[in-house]
Amino acid sequence: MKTKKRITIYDIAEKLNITASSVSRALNNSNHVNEATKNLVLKTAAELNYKRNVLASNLRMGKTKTIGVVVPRINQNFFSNVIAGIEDATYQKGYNLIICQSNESRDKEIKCINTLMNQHVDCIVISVSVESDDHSHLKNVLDQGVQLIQFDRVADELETLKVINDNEQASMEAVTHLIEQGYKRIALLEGPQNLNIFRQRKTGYLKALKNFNLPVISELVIENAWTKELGAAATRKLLSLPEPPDAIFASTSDFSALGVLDVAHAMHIKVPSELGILGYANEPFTELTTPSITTIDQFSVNMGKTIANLYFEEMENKEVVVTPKVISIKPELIIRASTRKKR
Amino acid sequence: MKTKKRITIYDIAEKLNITASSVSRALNNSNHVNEATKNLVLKTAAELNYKRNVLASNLRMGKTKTIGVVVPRINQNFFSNVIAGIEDATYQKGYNLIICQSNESRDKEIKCINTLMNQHVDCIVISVSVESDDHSHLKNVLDQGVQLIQFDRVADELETLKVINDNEQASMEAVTHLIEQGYKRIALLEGPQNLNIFRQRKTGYLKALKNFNLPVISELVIENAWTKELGAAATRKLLSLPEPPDAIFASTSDFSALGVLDVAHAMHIKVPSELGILGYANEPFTELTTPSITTIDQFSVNMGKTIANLYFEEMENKEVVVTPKVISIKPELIIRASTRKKR
DNA sequence: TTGTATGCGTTATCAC
DNA sequence: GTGATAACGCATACAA
Repeated sequence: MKTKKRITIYDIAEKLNITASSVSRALNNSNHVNEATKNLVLKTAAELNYKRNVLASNLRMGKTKTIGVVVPRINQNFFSNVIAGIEDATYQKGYNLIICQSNESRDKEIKCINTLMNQHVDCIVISVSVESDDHSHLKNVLDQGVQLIQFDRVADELETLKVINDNEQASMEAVTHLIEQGYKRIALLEGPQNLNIFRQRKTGYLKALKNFNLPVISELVIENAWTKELGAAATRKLLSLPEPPDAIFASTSDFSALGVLDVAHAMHIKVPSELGILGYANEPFTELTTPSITTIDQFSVNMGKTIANLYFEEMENKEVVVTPKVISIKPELIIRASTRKKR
Repeated sequence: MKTKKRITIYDIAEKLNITASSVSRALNNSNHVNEATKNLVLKTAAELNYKRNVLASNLRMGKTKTIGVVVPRINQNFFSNVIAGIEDATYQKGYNLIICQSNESRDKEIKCINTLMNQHVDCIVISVSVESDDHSHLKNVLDQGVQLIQFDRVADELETLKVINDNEQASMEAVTHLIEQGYKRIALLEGPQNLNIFRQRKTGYLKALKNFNLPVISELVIENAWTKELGAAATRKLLSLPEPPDAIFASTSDFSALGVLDVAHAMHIKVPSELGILGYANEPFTELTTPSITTIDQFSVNMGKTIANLYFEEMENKEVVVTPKVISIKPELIIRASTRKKR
């Protein structure tokens, strides 16, 4: 493999009969350098096709202009959109992104964090895995002096920058919409309650019912129904009740809502007239089903950009501990056919 | 920000009254170390919670155990799946992944490559952007002695490792299926012909027609219909022909097939009886539409794993130029309702 | 088997 | 404003 020797600042120095330190100063736009020599250095650097060796620079500086991202799964629409948003914003600032997936496992999440710390990333951006109840590994990140931003699924007790959706509000609006459409027995498919997002969505559900003086019927609240299969199973159970629900809010995801729809189809139950269905996340497929599914858009790409901007505004080059701050993005209810009962 | 001083090999050396070089050797499992001292070093390293400074190591070694990935868009199902597959395999070997998106722009692609080269990645994995006709920037990668793996959309003329789908075969099977279902006037929506994948799919289409002695009708071949909107426009044009097609093969993507389906619905044309529709990529939504869409699965996650394994088998620690090699993954035709004319 | 010395390429801290 | 020198932490050629 032919590896041409790379040009270093010494090569430039030699050529100009000055020292490497002057070259370095010139390249870094230091103000203690003669304008003339600076220009000369820049010119010959360009001529020789000099590229700064970031490995050396990183070692010397202790910074890497790299941001580590940990998500449960890269190939989930929401997360890949957030990553795309982050990439877009960080790229412009010359930052790199190292991506890891935790696969919803606490062990893997810890290993990801360790890897990123070893790589001396300047900041870690994370959405925690469902298994992560104990967040000591995140606390550790802060203790080591590495910046940390949490998004979507966050550890509430950790004082960090957070970018989240206003899940409670969105959920409340969703259920309110169902009530206004005339649905009276509204079931909730809830996700693992150790995750903040699912707790908040449940709270929103409860608040909406309360606002309209509707009772909370415990048999209509189904735990842990956050996949298509679990959503389908929950629906079979719900629809076989003596008094089945007339609407199901799959607060966990559109996939779970899809499970609901499948079962409704199989049981020849009409949507939305006999059963209203509402999902979460605005997955691309929700507008393609028959009927299309009412859902909640989370502005995921935008979320990624917000995360990146937050880093640059609050953290870049800051040595101090950043004051915790929560940015809440208001999701939007997308009303489609699956809940349009009234006309 | 409290930054505890990190433990270095010197700290370990001092504690054990040996030199840093011995510590280094012990940690790197060199065979010129006394077993006893090696164990001692490992033990105290663990005690002191020593972590190798990869920045320093990277500088010294000129390698980074990092692989750079360049894709047109991170948040496209196919690509995020490939990335997930790569991550899965590389993670286990202790490698990191730096991700860039070219946004289908040649300029951005070049910048991505430069960034990755500056980061001294050990290998670049790329699927080229649609704009990239001239591949001198990739040739440059090879000239600099950096390993390169192309996948899916590849520059044929560059002699590198390549992981691709057998697009021609898949396309031929798809069209054959249409013919066997009784479709006689089969239209092709083709993508930009500078990309190998779209050329191959066209070839497959032509071969299938030839096999059955069907004529190639040029007005049924529509250039550049590779988005939902372009697919829809093409369909409107096709269906208003004096002799419209009875099937449309959207060889570019399922999105374009979706455009076809939308127009068919709008024009009250029955699918599959009056019009067969066939897509490409097995996007999740294809099984959710009404009717569900026949398409081609590319085994994208598996493709990612194949890429990673290829790197480890052929390239890791190799200083020599790797002999070019093409791994072709056979895609699978997924027959669904949109082409099931016969019963 | 171990210690000594040196370099990877930068940047920072001194002097001058 | 510029030069000399050290240091970031590790790994290796060479000597012992």
